[in-house]
Amino acid sequence: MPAKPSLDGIETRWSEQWHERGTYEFDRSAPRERVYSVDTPPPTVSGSLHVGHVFSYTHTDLIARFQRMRGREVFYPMGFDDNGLPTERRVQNYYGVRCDPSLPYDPDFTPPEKPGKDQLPISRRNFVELCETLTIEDEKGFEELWRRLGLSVDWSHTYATIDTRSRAVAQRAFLRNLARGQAYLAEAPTLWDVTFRTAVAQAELEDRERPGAYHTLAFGRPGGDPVVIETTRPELLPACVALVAHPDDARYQPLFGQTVRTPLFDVEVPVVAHRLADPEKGSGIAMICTFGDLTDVIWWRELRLPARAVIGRDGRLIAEAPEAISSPAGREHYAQLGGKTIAAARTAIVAALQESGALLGEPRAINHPVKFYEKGDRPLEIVTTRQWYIRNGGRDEQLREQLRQRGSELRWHPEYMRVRYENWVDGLNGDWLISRQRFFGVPFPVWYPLDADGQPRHDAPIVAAEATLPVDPSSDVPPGYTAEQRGVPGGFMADPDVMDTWATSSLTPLIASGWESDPALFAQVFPMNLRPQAHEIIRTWLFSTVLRSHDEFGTLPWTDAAISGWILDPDRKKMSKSKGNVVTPMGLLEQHGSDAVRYWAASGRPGTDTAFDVGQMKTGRRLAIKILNASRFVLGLAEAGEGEAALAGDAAPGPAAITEPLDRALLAELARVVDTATGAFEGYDYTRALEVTETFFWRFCDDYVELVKGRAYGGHGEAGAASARATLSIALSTLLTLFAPFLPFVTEEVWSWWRAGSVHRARWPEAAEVREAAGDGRPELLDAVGAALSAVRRAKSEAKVSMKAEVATARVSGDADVVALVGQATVDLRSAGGIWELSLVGTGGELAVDVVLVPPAG
RNA sequence: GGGCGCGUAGCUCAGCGGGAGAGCGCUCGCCUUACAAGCGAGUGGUCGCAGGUUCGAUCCCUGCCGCGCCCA
Repeated sequence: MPAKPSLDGIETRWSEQWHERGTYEFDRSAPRERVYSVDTPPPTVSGSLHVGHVFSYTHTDLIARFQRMRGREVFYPMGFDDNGLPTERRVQNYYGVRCDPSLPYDPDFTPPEKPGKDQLPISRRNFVELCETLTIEDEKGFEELWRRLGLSVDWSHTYATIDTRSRAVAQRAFLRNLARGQAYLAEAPTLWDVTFRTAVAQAELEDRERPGAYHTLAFGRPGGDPVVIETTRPELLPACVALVAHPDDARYQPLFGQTVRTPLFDVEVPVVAHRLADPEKGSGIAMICTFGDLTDVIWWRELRLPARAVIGRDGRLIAEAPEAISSPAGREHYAQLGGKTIAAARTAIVAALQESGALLGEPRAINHPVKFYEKGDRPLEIVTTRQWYIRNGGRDEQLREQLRQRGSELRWHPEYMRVRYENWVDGLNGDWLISRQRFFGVPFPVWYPLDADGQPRHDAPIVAAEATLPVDPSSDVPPGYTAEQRGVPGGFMADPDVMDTWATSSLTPLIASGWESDPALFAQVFPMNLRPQAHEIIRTWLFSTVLRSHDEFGTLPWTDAAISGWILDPDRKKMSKSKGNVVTPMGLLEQHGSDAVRYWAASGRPGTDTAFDVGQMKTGRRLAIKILNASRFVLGLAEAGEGEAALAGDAAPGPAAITEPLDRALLAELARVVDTATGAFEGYDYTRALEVTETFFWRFCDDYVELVKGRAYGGHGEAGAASARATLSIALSTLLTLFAPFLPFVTEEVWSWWRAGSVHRARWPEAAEVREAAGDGRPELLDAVGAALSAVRRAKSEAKVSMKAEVATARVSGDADVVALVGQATVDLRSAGGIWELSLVGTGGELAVDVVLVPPAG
C-alpha cells in the first residue's frame, strides 16, 4: 500500500497487466447458459474515433463488466469496419493508385514509394490488399485507445468486416439467400448518385430542402386550349411520357384518355388519372417523366407507361434522343441538350422554351425536399440498372409481419426505441438493393455466361461453390471454365459489383461468432445477448441484422438491444468537429483520466442524449481520488488492528464480530444499495447503479467513517474496535466491486493492495451475504445518527469554529423512536463530535440538537 | 405533415399520484494527523403554458408553446 496513492500512470500500468494476464479472455469451456455475448459495433477504421465513440463504447463495457462479475463468461470481441468509400479514397490518395477490376491480379505488385502524377491502375484484389495494409495501422491506433479507456474486450477475437473470413461469411450468406430465393437480380429504376456513380438504397436516403423553381409549361392540344403544367425539372421534358391528374379533379376529367403534345419535342403523350396526383400542387396536373422522382416510378409501374430515359449514369443527358422524339424539329431541339450536364441542359431548355413561347411567365422560386444520398452532395437521379436485391418485406406483407414480430421479441433499452424499428418496417416500399458500384467491398460470388455474341446471360448466373469462398470473380475463374474464357463469346464474365456496406455489416454476429468456421464457438455464443448501437442506424444496421438472422436461422440475432444517445455540446447541439471540438478522445483520457471520462459517460442513460460535460469528468476524477484515499485509510485502520494479516488475503472477519448497532445499520443500508444497483444493472440502467453506489460511498466516508474512527483505533474497547474494522472491511470490499465496472483502474489499484487476483474477476456482491453480516441492523439508525452529527457540525459551522472544537453539552431531542436510535451510537457520536456530555430526550417533533460549545481556551 | 423523446434550482440531470431532490456552481466557515484536487454548513425552483380527472398532480388525460431526433 503506497504512502501517497496517486492516479498517475494507472491506465498504462493496469491495461498492460490485464493484457498480460488475459483478464478478459473468453473461456471457451464455459457452458452456453453461462455465456453473455456482445455484438460490438465495429468502428469505421478510416474515420477517426471521437468523443461519441468513447461515450457509447463505455456503456457496453459497463454491461460487459457487470455480467462478468455476475458470473457470466463474457464474449466481448472487437470488430473493425473496413468497408466503404473513405477507405477507398485513402488508398487512392496514399498510394496514388486506382482500382481497375478488369485487370488481372499481380501477386508481385508493390505500391509506388510516392504517389505519381497519374493514378496507377491495379486489379481489385491488389487494391483490396492495399486497403488491408492501410487499415491495419488504423486498427492499431483504435486498439490503443480502447485499451486505455479500459474496455474489457477480448482482443484475440478481433474481426474486420472485409478480411478473408468476413468475405467468406458474407458470400456464403448471400449464396444461401440466393438459393432460397431471398436474393434476386433485377433491372429496375434505381436511385443513383452521379458523383459516386453508384446505386443507393432506401436506407441511405435523406431529404434535403433545396431551392428550385416552378416552370409553367403549355402542352399543345389538337383542337383545344393548351394544357398548363408546372414542373421543377424542365430538362426532363424530352423524357415526358404522360400528364397526370387526380381522378376526382373536375378540371381535368374531360382530358383523361385524350392526348397532348410536348412543347419543343412534339411527342404525343396521354393524359392519365392517378390518386397520387395532388390537385393542390402547382396547376394540379403534372408531367410524368423517366424518372424525375420516386412518384414517377410508381406512375410508370402502375400505369404501365413506356420508359424514355434521358439522364445517363454520369449525370449528363444521353447523346441519343429517345426514339419517341421523331420530328426533325424535336430531334434538333434534343441535339442541343445531349451530352450536357443536368444544370446546363436546364438552362438551355428554358431558353428554348422561352423562345418558343411554351414557357409561360417567369420561373417561380420555391424550396422543396430533394432526395440525396446521405454522404453525397448532388441530388440523386433515377436510372434503370441491373442490381442485386434482398427481400426485406417491402413487397411482401407476410415477411413484413414476421420481421415486425422479431422486433417485438427483442428487448429494447430504452423500450421506446422499438417504435423506430416498427416505423421503418412499416414504411418499407421496396426490397433492399445491395449492389454497389464500388471496388473495395465484398464482391458478389457470381459470374455470368457469355452467349455466342458475347452478351452476358443474367438469367443464368454461375455461383461459386461454398468450399471455395471467399472468391473474387474478377480474378478467380468459375467452375467449369478456364481463365482464357474470361470475356470471350461462349465464356464468362464476373459480376462487377460489390455488396452494400450493410450487406456485410448485417452479418457481424455471424462473423464474430465463427459461423461455419468455428462451430463450437458458434454454438456457445450465438444467438448473442447484446447489440449496442446508435439510434440513427436502427433502420440500417439493426434491421438488416435482424433480417439476415431471420433468413438464415429463423431467430433473432440477440436478445437485447441497447441504444445509445448523442453527445451534445454545451449549446445543446449535436457535437461536431467543425464546432471547434478540438479535443481528441486520447487527449480527453490523458487530461482527465480514463476512470473520470468513464464516470461522465456512465451518466448517460441508454437512449438519452447527453451533454459533453467536463464538470462531470472532474467530479469523476475526484471520486477516483477519494476512493484511493478512503481505501488507504480504511485499510490502515484494519492494519492497525490486525497487522499484516488484514492485508494478506480474502479472509474477512465473519459477521459474528459485527456487534455494534451502527455497524450493522451501515451494512443493512449497504445491502439495500447492492439490491438496487444489481436490479438497475440487470435492467441496463447502469446510471442508477452508479448513483446509488456513489451516494452511499459519500455517506460512508463523511458520516460512518468519521463516526467510527475513534472506536476503530481501539479507543473504546477491543470488541467495538473489531466490529468497526470488520464492517469497514466488508463495506470497502463491497464498494470496490460495485464501483469496478465504472472505475476499473482505481478499483483494481486498490484491490491489488489487499486482495489476490483482479477485482474484475471478483464476484459481484450478494445482497444476502451483506444482509447476513448486518444481522438485525436498521438503516434508519444510520439516518438518525447522521442527522444528529450534522446538527452538531452545523452548530460549529455557524459559530465559525473548527470541526475539532469540543462540545460541552449536546441535548438530542425529537421523536422518541429516533432519539432512541441515536442512543444506540452515543459512543461514536460523542467521539466524532467531541462531545463531553450527551443527553437524549424524547420530546416528539423533528430531531434537534442543542449544542453548547466549550469556549476557546485562553 | 406523421411518429418518438425532452422541457424540474444558474448548469448537468434524477424523481413520475400525497414531503420538490442530487452533483456541479455560488455564499460562509474550517490547515480536523485518509484526502485542501479536502472537510463542514448554507443559498437556490408558482417542476414550459392552459384546461381536465382526482379529496389531492411535477407525476395521469387533452390542447398549446419551445427544443431535438426519426420518417414523409
